[in-house]
Amino acid sequence: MRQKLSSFKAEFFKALSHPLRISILDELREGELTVNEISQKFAVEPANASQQLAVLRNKNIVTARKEGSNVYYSVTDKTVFKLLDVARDIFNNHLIGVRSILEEIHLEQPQKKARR
Amino acid sequence: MRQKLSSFKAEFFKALSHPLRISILDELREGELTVNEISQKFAVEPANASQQLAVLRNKNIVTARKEGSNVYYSVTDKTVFKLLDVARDIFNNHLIGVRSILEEIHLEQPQKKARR
DNA sequence: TTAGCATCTATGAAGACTTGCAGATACTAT
DNA sequence: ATAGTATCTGCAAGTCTTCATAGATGCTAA
Repeated sequence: MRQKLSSFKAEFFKALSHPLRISILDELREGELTVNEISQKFAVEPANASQQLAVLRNKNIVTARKEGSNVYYSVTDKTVFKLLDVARDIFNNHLIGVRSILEEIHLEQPQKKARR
Repeated sequence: MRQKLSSFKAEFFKALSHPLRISILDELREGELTVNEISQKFAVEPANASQQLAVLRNKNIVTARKEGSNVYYSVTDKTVFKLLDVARDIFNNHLIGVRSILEEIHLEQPQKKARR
């Protein structure tokens, strides 16, 4: 039971572990968007946008509302934004991802120093 | 730049997208723990615990403190707990993962109903 | 009905993650 | 130095994710 809860939380975070999906959620702060709008705003194929939205949909993180031939997406629970805000706070505390960020900045620099 | 931030957030969430890693973090609310304690508490191989801790370490989510032959782990920034709390809130709102949870409960039940 | 647009789903290839296990490293005690 | 314990890293097989492409579905307008 305890384990199962951890699994569900893990699955939830997994749904957030994709750059496009994060970007989409951030953009949905402003209100609902269609697949087409999302695909244009982030310069990805409509099919790709739809795929990633399906991931969020399957976890009930976003809700789809069909109107005519368009589908409008919005977040199911605005608490998700609070989650993103806390994540941002953690970044601002300069405590998370420091190593990763530095590695990214000195991108591909052939540093080969002692391992420990 | 905007994209890069999304990528880092995504990487951060990806580090949380694993049942054992979530369980470990939850347990670290109580204070620091050694690899050995963690491996016993969750009935996994020490190597496995160490591997998952390495993932959290690489994102600076946890910090290792070596004392004698033991390594004590603790969270780098307690804000992470707030993140987990918000995630719990979202679950309690019955708004996230409902479909997934139901599927899990009626596990493997050969239901084949209309898709929409 | 037909054409066109919006969206979804199926498929496959490339890459990433998980898991268990074996071996390496580090510390402690003898 | 040797043995024992704690932890870490490397590797391989199996699994999952991503991304692009192609085709399917649904709606709208003529």
